[in-house]
Parts: sequence; C-alpha cells; structure tokens
Amino acid sequence: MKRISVCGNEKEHGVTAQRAKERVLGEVEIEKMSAVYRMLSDPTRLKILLGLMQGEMCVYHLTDVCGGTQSGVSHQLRVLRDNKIVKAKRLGQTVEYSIIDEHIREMIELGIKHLSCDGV
Amino acid sequence: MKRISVCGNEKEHGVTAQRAKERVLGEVEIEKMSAVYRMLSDPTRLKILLGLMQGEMCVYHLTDVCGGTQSGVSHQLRVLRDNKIVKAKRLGQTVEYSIIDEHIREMIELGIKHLSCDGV
DNA sequence: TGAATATATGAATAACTATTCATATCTTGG
DNA sequence: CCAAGATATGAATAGTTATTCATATATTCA
Repeated sequence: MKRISVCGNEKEHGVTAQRAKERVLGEVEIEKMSAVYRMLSDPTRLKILLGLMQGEMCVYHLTDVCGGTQSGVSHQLRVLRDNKIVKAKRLGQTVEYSIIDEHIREMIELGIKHLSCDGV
Repeated sequence: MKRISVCGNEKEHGVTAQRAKERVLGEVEIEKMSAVYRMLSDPTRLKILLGLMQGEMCVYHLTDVCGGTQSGVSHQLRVLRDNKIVKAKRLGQTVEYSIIDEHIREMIELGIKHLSCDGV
C-alpha cells in the first residue's frame, strides 16, 4: 500500500495519528491490557467472578451458581488462578475461592453499570 | 456429582450461592456483558480504539498507528462496526472512523488506569 | 485402611477468531 | 470513461480456547 496522495483530512488525521503513536502504549502493555479484558470475555469466567463478588465460595457452590459441569468450572478457575485474578484456599475437602484482583472487580462493576444504562 | 454432605462452610457458601443466583444476571445479560469485554480482548482492536480515543481517523492512518496490514485493520473495524462500537463516515475516497460507544471509552480508561497502578 | 466426597487435570474435540492473500468496490481527477 | 488510490470483503489457514469425558489426587470419616 503506497501512499502518495493525501486524504481529505490529512492535516487532522495526520496529527491525530502522530499523537496516537506517541501516546499509545507499547506492544507489551497492549498485550497485558487485552489479556485482562480476555479474562472477562468468557461467560463461565464472568459468572464465576460475579458469584465471587457476593463472597467467597467453594467449587461445589460455584458450579451450582454457574450451572455448568464441575470440570468446566474447575478449568476456568485454573485460568483465573493462573492469571492471579482469584486465589484458592483449601479447607478440608473443600477449596474456597476468592477474588484477589480488585481491578477486575471494578471492571465488572463498570460493566454492570453500563448494562443498566443501555436499558438491557 | 451427588451432594449429600456439606462443605466446611456450608452455611456461608450456601447463603452466598443463593444470593449470587438471585442477583447474578441472566444468560442474555451475561452474554452481552462478556461480548463487550471480548471487543477489547484483541490487541488490534484495542490499538484501533486507543487510536480513535485521540480523535477521528481514516483507515490509512489507523493502519499506520496499529502497524498491521490494511486488510487486517479493516476486518477488525468491521467487527467494531457490527458491534456498534465505532461508526464510519465516508469523506471522498477516505472513510473516517470514530468511537460511538462511550461505555467502551470508559472501560479502556479504567484499563489504562489499572495498568499504571500495577507499575507496568 | 478403605469408601466416599471434593477438586483438579490430561487428552480429545469442536468451535471460534485473527490474519493473510487476492480481489472487488467505490471515489476522484484527468 | 479510465487509471489510481482507499477501503472492504471472501476464502483459506492457523492458532486459540472452551468443553467434555475419564480419571487422578486429596481429604475426611468410619
């Protein structure tokens, strides 16, 4: 894609592009940021986190709340654990999960707020 | 998975699960919410949106900012358009894009804020 | 110790999604 | 109308990821 001519708004767009290139984050930051959103982009994980926002819970109850299989919930809990979003604490036979990433909590709260704004 | 016995925190977890099941959003809302996060979970889309947060831009300049191919950027712009995140406005040969979903803007701002909190 | 319960995990599969390449469409200037 | 530029798109591909099934591990209790 060669570029010789200019678009109708070359002036403005060019300036904007320049500003964007200066301010926009580097590859690594972009990757980290999108990874955070990716954690919330799966319905099962979102259900797990919405559940945990009500309080700590064990896998059994989380499975009950999410409505899937125990294995499915457990797999997603692992993803969340690996990404340091939740932590696990063994209590006898049971493992109690809780949210440790407060940013995620804020993200979800903002998401809920927007849902209601849109009149969903 | 049968359930006869109780976990160490049956009382608390049970109550939490109950609360979660009552308050947690329905399938449709969960799906919508995760779809919003999914829009931000791809690096290319995130770059496009971060760029557009600096101002309107045409595809050429967006491609410049994002650093990929014109086709790749165009495909992701379509995804963003289909999801009503951005809008396109034809100006001669050029198509100028801009953000129309203000929620997304807030989401990204929160993401940026959290990035710097974590000392990234 | 052995049975029962709770949770985790590996492998297989299926679905989804981003990217690339080639090409089509649209617009303007000559 | 034609050529060139700007953008869009279809098809193919490759990579990612969620889910399921079967099974392993861990813990308690009798």
